[in-house]
Amino acid sequence: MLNNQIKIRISNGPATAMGPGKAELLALINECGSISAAAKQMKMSYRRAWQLVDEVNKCFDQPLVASSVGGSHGGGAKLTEFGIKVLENYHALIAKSQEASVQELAFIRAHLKESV
Amino acid sequence: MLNNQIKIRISNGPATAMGPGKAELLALINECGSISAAAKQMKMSYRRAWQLVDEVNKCFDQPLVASSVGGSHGGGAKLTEFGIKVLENYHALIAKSQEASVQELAFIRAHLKESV
DNA sequence: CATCGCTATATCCATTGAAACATAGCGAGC
DNA sequence: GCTCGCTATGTTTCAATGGATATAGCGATG
Repeated sequence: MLNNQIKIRISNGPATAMGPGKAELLALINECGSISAAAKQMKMSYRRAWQLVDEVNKCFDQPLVASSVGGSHGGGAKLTEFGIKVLENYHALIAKSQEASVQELAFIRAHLKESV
Repeated sequence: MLNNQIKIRISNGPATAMGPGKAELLALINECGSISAAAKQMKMSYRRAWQLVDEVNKCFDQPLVASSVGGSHGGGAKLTEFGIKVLENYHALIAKSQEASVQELAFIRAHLKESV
């Protein structure tokens, strides 16, 4: 059992406001202090990471990621208070959802192939 | 508020065992009695619909869709008992998840743009 | 005031995914 | 035994996506 988790995404029209990938990226940005370092860890191009951040920032009524340019270390990025809160909410949402549907999940998982 | 629902998918390795699209397709197959009619309703090519069915059938230890070929009406497809059960489980899973996380969901939704 | 590393963005190209199209085959019923 | 509509696939085309690459600009710090 490695990759059959339940994946929840919250879409906003055609875009995805929050999903597994964006959540991971945001968490890493918070850890690393920069988009580029986070991207590197996810083996993702900086371009793509930046696009995701941009998209997520545009999905909400306020930015989740605050980035600064220039400075001794070239700049960086971190989550805003709001970003942290959204991320926490998302994690909680997943946890609660999984908790609430253990039965259904168990039934389905029990019948999956390759779910060794 | 038209398209910002929470979307849950259950992945099985690289493939998706069950998700919004597949669930809708399965439901339609059950209604229509054929893959092609269901595909038409979803404005999806028959080929794609068939591929999804094939994938979903392969994800589980038993088929969700039973198809028959030939006959006066050319054949058809319907859900197996198992398929019905999986679908019901999936729907229940979503319902329970949404129920369990109303708070988190409300917070996030409240801050989405275009969430008119 | 030069450096350094990161943001921000544009351009080009490879890969992928899906759509479109094409066909073979099946069998209940007329 | 012919027809008809659906399953089951192969092939070819095309568009969208993402990766690679290039470059400009920024500003704290030494």
